[in-house]
Amino acid sequence: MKTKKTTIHDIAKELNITASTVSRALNNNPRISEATKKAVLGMAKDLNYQPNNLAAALRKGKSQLIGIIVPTINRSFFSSVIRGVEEVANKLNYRVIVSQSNEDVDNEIVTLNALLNARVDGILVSIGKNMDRFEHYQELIKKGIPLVLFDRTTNEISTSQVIIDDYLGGFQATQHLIKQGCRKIVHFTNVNQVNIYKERYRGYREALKEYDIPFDESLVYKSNMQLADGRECAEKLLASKTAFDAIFSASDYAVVGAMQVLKENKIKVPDDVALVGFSNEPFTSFTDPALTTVSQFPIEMGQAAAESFFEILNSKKKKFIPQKTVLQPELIIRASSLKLDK
Amino acid sequence: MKTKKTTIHDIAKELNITASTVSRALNNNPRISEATKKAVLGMAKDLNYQPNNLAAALRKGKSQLIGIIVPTINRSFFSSVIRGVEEVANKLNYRVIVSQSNEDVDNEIVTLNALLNARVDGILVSIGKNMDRFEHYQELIKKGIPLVLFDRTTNEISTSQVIIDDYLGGFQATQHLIKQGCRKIVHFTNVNQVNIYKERYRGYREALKEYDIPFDESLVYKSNMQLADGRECAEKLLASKTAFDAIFSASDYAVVGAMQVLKENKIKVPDDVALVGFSNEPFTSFTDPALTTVSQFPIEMGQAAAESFFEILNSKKKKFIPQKTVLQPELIIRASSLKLDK
DNA sequence: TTGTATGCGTTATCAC
DNA sequence: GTGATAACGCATACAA
Repeated sequence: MKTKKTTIHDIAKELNITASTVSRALNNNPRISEATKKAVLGMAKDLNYQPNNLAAALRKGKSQLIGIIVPTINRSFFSSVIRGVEEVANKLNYRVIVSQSNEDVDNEIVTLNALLNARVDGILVSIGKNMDRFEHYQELIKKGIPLVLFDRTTNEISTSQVIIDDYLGGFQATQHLIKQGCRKIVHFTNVNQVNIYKERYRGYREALKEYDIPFDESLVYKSNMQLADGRECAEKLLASKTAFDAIFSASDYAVVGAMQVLKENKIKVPDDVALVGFSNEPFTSFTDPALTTVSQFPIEMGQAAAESFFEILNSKKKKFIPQKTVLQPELIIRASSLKLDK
Repeated sequence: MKTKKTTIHDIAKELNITASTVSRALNNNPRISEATKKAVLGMAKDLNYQPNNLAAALRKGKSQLIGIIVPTINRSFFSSVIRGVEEVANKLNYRVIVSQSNEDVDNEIVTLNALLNARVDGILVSIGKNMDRFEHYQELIKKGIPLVLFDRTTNEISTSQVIIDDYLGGFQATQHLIKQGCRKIVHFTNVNQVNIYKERYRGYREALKEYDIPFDESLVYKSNMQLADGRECAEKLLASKTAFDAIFSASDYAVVGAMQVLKENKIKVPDDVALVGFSNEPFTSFTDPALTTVSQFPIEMGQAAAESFFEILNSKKKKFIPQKTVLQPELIIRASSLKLDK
């Protein structure tokens, strides 16, 4: 049953030539005659030859494998990024190995090592929310292994990054609410101030400033930004009796939780309270009313990250200067923020 | 910069022993003394040794890599399955390579070959909706490469499968609607009758039969089951003036489309028309009203698929009899199907 | 308990 | 334009 797999030696023997010629022919080496190339390709097909990337990788010292580490694959944003990476990588005959850190540093280190053992040619990573140790990544750079950070990044590591302009996203979202006539805009942000949340927050404050609306710290709610957290924040908000006419949440999940609570309390969205989320998760178009949100172009981000990786890879000779790619976000306006009386 | 990587030979030289001893020590071979094991492990750490899985894989003829092919990674169901596979695989020191077929046979073949070139030890696959050619998979079995089908399967290939009881899911969904007092239940199904849709349809018909409700073919709508398709079907349904009091859709996406159209036409959900979807996509709990749907336990399915793979792998000696693992679905009852006047 | 020798399948270097 | 040979890093059969 388990028929031995055909190797270049089998092809060589069959054609009365040597394995090196076969190897060259298969790699389309210009010094090989068209005749033998044709013969080799034909025989390869006949014998059902399947190249052994493992052996080639060992010999060449490169595996044609890219490792990706994300907090979780089970999130539209991340799986779309992966999709983008795959598109670019597959075209260049690279495969993608995916691993999840589950927002845990130890897990991240284990997973990183596993990828290194598999001898990936480089690593793309979106670091977890609560990560505070980065030595394992600095080690990577010292070893000269291409590393690209995307979305959730840190400046503690000197390497190429791909991010969206979260500041701009935050600014546009807030500005939009202001233009809808909102003046008391609540902001939901993350307890742990990773770059992306910091920037969205900054965009929010800057927009208020630009429109001469005083910033009120009591309108800022910090949480873990899951659906349940959004519910909790909204309940606290209502209990506090603070007046507010809009919520800009740095997460789509949290804002859906808030929407539920508002509805349960017979508060009308968007007439009484306008809502804007962040990320353009697929479900945002399915809520009622549909949610206004900020698109982060995840597929494009994945493509950009992959391209960044190949740039590092191909510039291996001279010292590479880390690139920072900043994508523009887009405000997607839906019913949850459109005041009818405007 | 690019410091040569340490190998078992470096460790051996340092300790004045041979590479084979080092190899055995690292693999915890019982014939090696505790003393040398300790020395080797220590030196490995000192020299920052990173095992080269590539070389080991080449030598052993197994790569510790599992290939997964899904129609798209960007779908909660599939990314959850992958998550489940990873959980089981990582524990056994296996990594997962993910590829997408994008519902296209040619793509699927290319992707399968790429995985084979990477010398994966086995393949887990959920075949696309419109696949009609399976030779590439039959080839796999002939070669003795472990293959497990999950969710979207076919009986054309004689190998282990993991599925949920789609028939039961369809039956329960329909039965639930009947118990809510519905009598004219529309069914949305897929144009292309892959197993899973056939079974859900069969469950629907069987439930009707059991409750003596005549089956009416004009209530069955076939489409591609995306959101837009659901909208279209609902519009056709309304235009046809057919009376109906419920929709059981074999896809969550299609039923959300229908919900939108119903709302636009001031038809009340669930009072006028009750709705039930299928898959428990995350967004189903975010719609208003929240959608009743059928959970397929994707993580468990991934775990089961991985376990099936390891069973095949470990039984390599004797002829393996394909196993069929059938998971039980669960009806998740939410507001979209709960008639208040009951 | 450890060492020696060999090969996994490929590519690179040198030779002709 | 093609051949011979070695090497990538590791694991194993066989010796000792």
